[in-house]
Amino acid sequence: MNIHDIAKLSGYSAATVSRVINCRKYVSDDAKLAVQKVIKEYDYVPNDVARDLSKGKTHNIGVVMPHTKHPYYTGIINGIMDAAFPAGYRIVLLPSMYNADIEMNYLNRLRRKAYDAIIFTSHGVSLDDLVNYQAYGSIVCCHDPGNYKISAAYTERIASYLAAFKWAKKQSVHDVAIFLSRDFTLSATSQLTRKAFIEVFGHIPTNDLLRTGVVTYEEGYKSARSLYENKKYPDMIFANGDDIAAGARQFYLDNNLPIPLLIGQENQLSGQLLRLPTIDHNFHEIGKLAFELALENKTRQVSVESKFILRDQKSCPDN
Amino acid sequence: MNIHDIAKLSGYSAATVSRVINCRKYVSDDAKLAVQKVIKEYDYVPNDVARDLSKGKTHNIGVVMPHTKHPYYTGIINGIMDAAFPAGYRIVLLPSMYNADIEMNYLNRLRRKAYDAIIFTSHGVSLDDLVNYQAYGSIVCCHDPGNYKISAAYTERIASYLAAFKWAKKQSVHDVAIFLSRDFTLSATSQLTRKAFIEVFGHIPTNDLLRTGVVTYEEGYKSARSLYENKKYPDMIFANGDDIAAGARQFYLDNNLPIPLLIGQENQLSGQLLRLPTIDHNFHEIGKLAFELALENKTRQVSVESKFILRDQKSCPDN
DNA sequence: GTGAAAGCGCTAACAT
DNA sequence: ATGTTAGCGCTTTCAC
Repeated sequence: MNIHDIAKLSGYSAATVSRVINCRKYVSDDAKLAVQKVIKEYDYVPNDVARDLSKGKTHNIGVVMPHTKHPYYTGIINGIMDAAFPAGYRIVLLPSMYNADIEMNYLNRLRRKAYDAIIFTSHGVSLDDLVNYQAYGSIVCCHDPGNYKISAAYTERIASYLAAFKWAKKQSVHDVAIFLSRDFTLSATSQLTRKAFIEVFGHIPTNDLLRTGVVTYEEGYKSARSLYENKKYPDMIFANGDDIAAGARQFYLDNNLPIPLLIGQENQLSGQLLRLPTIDHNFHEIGKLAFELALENKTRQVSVESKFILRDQKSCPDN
Repeated sequence: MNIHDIAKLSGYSAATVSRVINCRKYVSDDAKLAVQKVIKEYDYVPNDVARDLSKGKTHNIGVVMPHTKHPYYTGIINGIMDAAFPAGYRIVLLPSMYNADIEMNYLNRLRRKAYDAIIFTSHGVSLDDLVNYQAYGSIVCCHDPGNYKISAAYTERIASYLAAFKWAKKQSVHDVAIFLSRDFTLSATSQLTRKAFIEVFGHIPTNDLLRTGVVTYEEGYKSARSLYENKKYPDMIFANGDDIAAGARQFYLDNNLPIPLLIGQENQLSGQLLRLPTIDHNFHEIGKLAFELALENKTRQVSVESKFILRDQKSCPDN
């Protein structure tokens, strides 16, 4: 049952049926009624794929993310969804596991018109590739792209990193351990952490106190243990997530060791529970902005400031 | 630039080009080379929407969920994704906010061939509607559908609820507060909780100790306060999530009150941190199963047992 | 207002 | 092996 069948059955043409379906002008009441009657009678609905093909638009936005374990990604995705829904767009989840080949595959699907636009919450492919593929559709990334001509929505983190390290310094810590998702060399965010650290402490982060590839609570726990086993006793840990800081804390607790000063990130529930200092990177807002950029046809960058959050040790979590 | 252009430029027909693109048999090496040369030269890629239209298949699975705040939904979605990716299917996120009209809209999109199948992680529309719409595509729900003829992947919760309440009884608790997402009358899960409670304690749950509409940490906190303000002092709280139990706990801590025995659900990070007893409903597994059912063309139900988890108060979170 | 016809771009059955 | 042709189902221009 397609639009031509309805046309025949109603005695009008496919064009007129199309007009009725899409509530366009230039269709007589007679025609409208006749067509609607047949549509109702045969319980007809138009085919969305055919429509998309004809229009050259799918209203689908691909969202590439390496995994969903980290709140960074769920936060951004929620932000994107909250903006996409009222605009009549759908989100297609594209898991990449940091694999550049898989990401290239998604970029090619953009070329093939499977998505109107694609948002990279993070990416393994080069920015050059991303820039090149803009010829085939709107592309948005979620970090500062520097001088690359590409749309981006991201958090301006440096001020909050500086604030966090300055506060730490004021607590007179000396041996700062740093837990990261990815190495300084691989990640702009990690580089920024390093830069802020150097600016505040006047020297580069100690390699022995550095742990990378840390993403979950368990990995935080293990990283703390690894420090201990290597006879490293930091008086502070700067973690890339409250969950991770919580994991580290648990290691010290389980072994009756003094707990170093902890700073988390992402303002997660675990941080609220433990009242950890944290840095909120406003991912939800980033998601919303990323979606808006995805619909624009000019490239543009927007940023939001991260916030360093210190909590009282004794106040209520709500009013 | 479409398949016909490539056909002309290569001196072969569109059919042959199609064969080359899709690596089918019955194409000579000459033809293959010639076509590939032109494809490369003009940087041609086929259009996915046209292909989908022609094949009548999109490889897109719609996943309806009310919101993403609760780990139930993120857990299921991760499970679905983990199964969908290797199978070459994509997940389209369909937020419903428990709104039946929005859900009907998604069901209609299934009719319109926008998705090959649709998974309801939860639904506001009636099971009758869901059953009826199966005529237009594969539909899977994520709870026990009873006698309705529809595919479903869900957790068998009753045994774990009984185990939890029995354990609680052994700790000789008397006044048990229950926190739920939705009222007994609205939710099958809530009814099951009630049933298990009655079976173990021999009487219905006290209304004064019941709180519904509780979904987040903050709401757990507030619910605990509401109990206190109403001069209710339960010696145990059975919460619908570890986060929620954690929120309640925080209220008692903040006010220097004795903390009731707590049982959470979902085996969340907060529960691990606080070493709460919890019930793991295996959502990831449910997601995987739901995806598999979505691809089948017969209706079938599969279930997984929930697990009641008691933790030592002093052991390590990992080996 | 209405309809014919030309897209949108690919696939597949059938001939040769 | 290869081409022809008829779909897949909707939109839109242009002529009347």
